[in-house]
Amino acid sequence: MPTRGEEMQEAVLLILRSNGGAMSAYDLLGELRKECPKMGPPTVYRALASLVDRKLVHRLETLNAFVACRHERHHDQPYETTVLSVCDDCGAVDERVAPGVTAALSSVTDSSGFAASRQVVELRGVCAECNGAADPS
Amino acid sequence: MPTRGEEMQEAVLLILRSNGGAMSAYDLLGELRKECPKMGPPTVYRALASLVDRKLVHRLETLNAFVACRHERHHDQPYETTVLSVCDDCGAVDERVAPGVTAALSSVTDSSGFAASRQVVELRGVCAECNGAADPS
DNA sequence: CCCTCGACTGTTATAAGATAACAGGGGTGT
DNA sequence: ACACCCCTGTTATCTTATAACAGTCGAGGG
Repeated sequence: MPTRGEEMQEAVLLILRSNGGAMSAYDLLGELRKECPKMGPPTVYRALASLVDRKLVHRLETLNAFVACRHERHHDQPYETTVLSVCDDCGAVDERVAPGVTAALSSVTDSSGFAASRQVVELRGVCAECNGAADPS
Repeated sequence: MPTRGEEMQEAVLLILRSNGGAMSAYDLLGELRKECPKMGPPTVYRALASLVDRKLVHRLETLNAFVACRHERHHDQPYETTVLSVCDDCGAVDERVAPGVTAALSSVTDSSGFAASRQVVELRGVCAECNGAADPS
């Protein structure tokens, strides 16, 4: 039997997926309040925390926003750094796994003795589509 | 002749340097208000924005905080990604330039056509010192 | 069977981070 | 000298996030 909290997580994930792009916690709250007007921020933040833990959602630190993960079940594989690219023009978020980055970061932490528990790699810029449209050189 | 804004930047940089670690904008504001009680947040944020532009200060996205850059004049050199490691135990911030990470990220953006204007690479975890003290295996 | 306890969820209130928008001031060009 | 514009200061407000408490429900013991 699903608990109330799990239902919340599913609802949040559904909204994020149908939206496709990045949403702030309060964007999500707005959507959820259509069904459930009294919902407060902590409910949304708790659902998001679980989803991020389960790696079904990524948090975009540079935007204070959240996006549904597109790579199913990459928690089974050996850990690979995820690179999130955010287009400042159209807002699209591209997510890709980059073994080369993982290796490069490992060599940094190995030499410094730092034990990393979390890696944040985000790029801001202009995506291929927007760049192609704006600058057809 | 230095403008008022430049003086502000110097004051902020001085505080950040003497503090050594990461400070939030409001931490800085608190310090500055000792001299200038009426100062508002925008003044601090403006100074910080300039300092970040000039690469004299790094913004820590995962902490919403700021830290003085320790690598002098690395804006002259060809661009290298800066990796910021934050110790969740003692709060120390380690900053290092990582050509390998730069290269790995380039290969990601090259293949996707993304034109990155800003790279954020942050690690959270436990630094060598804290790790050594807590886990002397 | 009913009570108690504890974990989870809901709700209110508030803290923390950031910026919009307007006001003032001082130098510059005419 | 005056008009203009840019830079700075200030107020107010907005967004993001969490602390703290209240209610609910099920498990386990008496």
